[in-house]
Amino acid sequence: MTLSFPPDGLVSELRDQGFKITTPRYQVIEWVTGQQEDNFTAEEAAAALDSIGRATVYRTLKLLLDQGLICRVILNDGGICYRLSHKGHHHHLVCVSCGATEDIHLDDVENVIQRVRESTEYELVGHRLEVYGFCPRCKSAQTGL
Amino acid sequence: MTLSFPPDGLVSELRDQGFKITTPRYQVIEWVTGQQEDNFTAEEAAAALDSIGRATVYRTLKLLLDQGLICRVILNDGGICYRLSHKGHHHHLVCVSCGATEDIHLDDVENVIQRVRESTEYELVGHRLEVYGFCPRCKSAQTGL
DNA sequence: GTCCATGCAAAGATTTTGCAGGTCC
DNA sequence: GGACCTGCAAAATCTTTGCATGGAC
Repeated sequence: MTLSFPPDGLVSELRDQGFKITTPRYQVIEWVTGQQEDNFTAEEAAAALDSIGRATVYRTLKLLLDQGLICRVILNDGGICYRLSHKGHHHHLVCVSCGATEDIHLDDVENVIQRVRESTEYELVGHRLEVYGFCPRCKSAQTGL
Repeated sequence: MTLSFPPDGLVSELRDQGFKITTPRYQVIEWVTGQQEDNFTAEEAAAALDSIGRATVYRTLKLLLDQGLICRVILNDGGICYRLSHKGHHHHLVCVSCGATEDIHLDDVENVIQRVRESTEYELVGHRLEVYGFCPRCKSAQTGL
């Protein structure tokens, strides 16, 4: 019921950047923002939005990714899926069993990165931290409790 | 000249686990251990080892990955490649321009993870941290210096 | 000798592209 | 009205699989 993250935000972001808000694009955004706490694959989005051309779904996802409006999640097995990018830098806590994902905010990672910065010749531009584990539900299922 | 990481290590690891050391398998291992500091894609391995069936190369890489003898590197653009897994847990410093990768050892990441462990219901089993930046060479090329 | 591994080729899965036509601003 | 976007279908990647044959132990 609560649409705490309405499409409008993404729509205006895109419009501000000079992208046209077409009907297919709007539908993708609407669907994506409806995923709130779930991550999804490009395939799932394409399947759910079957009135829209596959290519358009892929193109729109790439656009949203480039604009930082969605982010990639790397699963433990290397699988790739997407997720609404709630504002601000954050990391992911991913269930190795069901793929459920939560955002986590870890300020002290910055300190770690800062230490890397001081000890390398690289000019750092970003980082990605994914933490893997069993979510409460899968943990229970696993132990049989 | 210096083969600081000879195939032998990987070979005996596999043998100890009861896997047969066949000629094709040995050739893949030999090539992989020759990559020392470079990462490579499955495609590159298959291309370099064209006397071996594609499927075998893929199967062997998966085997090495499952055994922890090589590890995956996630590039900034989401691309996936592999790399010799030097012993012990480590992270990667990846050039966003050329893909060059260095291992980095960050003990204090454990503290961050420990803090996550204390504040979540998840049962943590692992994590992945990739740090992105421009390597010295690409940094120079970029500024035109 | 037995079981596992290989090779091939085909199938599968996923993503990109060319281009004619349509739509937003 | 012009530039950008879409849809389709084909192509391009990348990876897996079935099955008969061959090789390691």
